[in-house]
Amino acid sequence: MVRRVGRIRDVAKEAGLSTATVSRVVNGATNVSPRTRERVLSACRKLDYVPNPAARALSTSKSRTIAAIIPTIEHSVFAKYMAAIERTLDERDYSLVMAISNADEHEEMKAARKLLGMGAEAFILTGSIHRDELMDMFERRSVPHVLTSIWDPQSASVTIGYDNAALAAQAVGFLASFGHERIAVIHGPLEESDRTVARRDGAASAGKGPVAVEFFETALNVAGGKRAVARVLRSGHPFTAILCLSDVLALGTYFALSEAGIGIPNQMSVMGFDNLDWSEHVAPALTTIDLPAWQMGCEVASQLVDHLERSTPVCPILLSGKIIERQSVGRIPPAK
Amino acid sequence: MVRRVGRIRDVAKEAGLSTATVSRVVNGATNVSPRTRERVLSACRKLDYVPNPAARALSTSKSRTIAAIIPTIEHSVFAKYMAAIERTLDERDYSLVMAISNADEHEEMKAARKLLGMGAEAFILTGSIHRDELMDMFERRSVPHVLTSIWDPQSASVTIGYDNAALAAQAVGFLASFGHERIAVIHGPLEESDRTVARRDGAASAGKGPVAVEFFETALNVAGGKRAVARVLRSGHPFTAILCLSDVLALGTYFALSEAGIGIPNQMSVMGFDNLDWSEHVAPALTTIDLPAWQMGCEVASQLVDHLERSTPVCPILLSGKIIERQSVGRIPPAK
DNA sequence: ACCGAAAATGTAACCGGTTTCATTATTCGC
DNA sequence: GCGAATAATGAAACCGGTTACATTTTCGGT
Repeated sequence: MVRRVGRIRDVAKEAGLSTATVSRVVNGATNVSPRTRERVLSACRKLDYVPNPAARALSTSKSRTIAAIIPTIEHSVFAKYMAAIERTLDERDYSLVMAISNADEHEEMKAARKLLGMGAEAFILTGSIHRDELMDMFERRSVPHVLTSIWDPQSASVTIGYDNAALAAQAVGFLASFGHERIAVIHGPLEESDRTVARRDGAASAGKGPVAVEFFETALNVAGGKRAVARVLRSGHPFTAILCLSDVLALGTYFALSEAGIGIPNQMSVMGFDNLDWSEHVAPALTTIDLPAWQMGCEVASQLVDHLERSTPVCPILLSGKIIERQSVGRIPPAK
Repeated sequence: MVRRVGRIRDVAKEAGLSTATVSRVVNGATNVSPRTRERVLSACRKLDYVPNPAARALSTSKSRTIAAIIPTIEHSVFAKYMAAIERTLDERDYSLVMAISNADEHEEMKAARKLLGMGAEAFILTGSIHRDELMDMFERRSVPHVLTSIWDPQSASVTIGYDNAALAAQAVGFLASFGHERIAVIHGPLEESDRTVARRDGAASAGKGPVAVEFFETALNVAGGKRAVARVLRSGHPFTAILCLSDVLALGTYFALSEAGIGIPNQMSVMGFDNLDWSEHVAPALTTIDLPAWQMGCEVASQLVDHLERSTPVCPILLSGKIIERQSVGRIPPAK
């Protein structure tokens, strides 16, 4: 005697109308007389009617669901970004299904297959590196998709994000403008992330002429940052600044320098990348680069919804990050 | 000339079989001859067939989707917890739809309505405080749901989580065992979180006899922690330890104490709660409480799937957190 | 070689909406 | 007050799967 959930038929019977009319009212069609509308609505209320989403999706071939696949959620830039996507989709009455790829192309492929098989109408991916198979699948089934957290006008797919290479180059330029000419750059595994590669390349391209940069790869967490600093110090090179291509590494750098008794910014300047929420509260406050994670989430979500609803083309967008100047970078007097 | 996506009919025609047989193969029924199975599979491959999820959901009345509503994603405990849920559901071939409530009951209600209307079969909520309306809705439609991050055997709903009050009491007990008798407890807004309230109450109940605790409420972020420490110091009371009911606040505490020139643990002991990933890398390493976030996500997800698939009852589980003893808590010599 | 049971396959009725098209009710001009 | 135009409503065909049941095929035993 499970009370079955109310169906449109039940509502129609209750209101003494046809299912067609109920459907019209529920979907806000205009050609329904006010009296009828009221009858339907009251029947809906009485039966606590909620349309069956599967039936609706089946007949309209629209699931109002968008999928996002991210490499990890345990990084506050992604978390903020996901929150923005969720919020934006919610406002447009869409839902977000999410999968975590652990930065593995194969897992990403698997996840995409599953999400597609779940009815996702569009995909939000991270970075530029994906299985051809995945892209082919999107192509074949004409699934709208956007690559985020990167900017690549050459890409076959639309990208919405920031220019990691340019921002890293800016960071090096910023340090150079403070007189730093020997810069140690600490970054996460190149293997796992094309964004890291882009940042590295950007830093390398800016490390020319009088400015020398040297790279230290490490695990992308606080402990990795600490270990990398040990290597930086052991290297014996006279670095005056450490550029961390992620604030997480900068935090490790702070701890390592503090344990080594090296003052920031007097004896060593430190610059981050991400502007995580604690970065302005460390001592000294961390000079870093703020990424438009929230804005990126909003843009990608609203563009995809627009595209699905009104066939608007999805446009690539270059969002700008900006250097947040705080106290962790000191000025090196010109050698004269 | 959009090439329509392949339907089961097309596959059946291609293989020269009926849709029933195709359906059987696709769903792994055993009573299909190997030759037939092979024919079907090759037709599927050829047509790149993916079953329409809406149609499937409609006829089986199963969406293989579970909803999680969390207060915020920008906190690594939740992030880890969500990652565990996603991973577990993925292994069982379920999907996760997610909404963020911003710790607002009304938003939570709205989100739940949407997710239900999207076809979620079960709900994962956080904490014990929810609109009656929401619980009534779950009741009326018999929607399985679990409350997490808390432990409340009295609750009308199943809870899977840890005992915030007991853990906070343990923390106070731990500090007391090191000789601390005047403890400042810094916590986030009571308004927003019943977990915070539970922790506070737990700490209060342990703060009896020789041990005195005093509470300082602040915003749940690094800056909030810093500000709270300022108030602790201004209070003039001779605290020997600060218990932060979240590691985020402990980080703020570290910065504030460092700026004030107060050594940890010599002049002030600090204890955290959450065991965030950087907590072992700060100097001195933070003594804190490790929460079973990952395990909680796995448990709740797999129990709900079991319940949906095999009608297993969903059982309340008390998970244990544990004190991670590191270097931020010092011993106070007995007054003798 | 034949029978009956078991295995494999097919037929068709659902699932719960949406939507086209036909039908009925209403409104308007004269 | 009547006919034409327009608005409101209903009947029924879909959407693409699943599955109970009917039918056909296969196979072991004698």
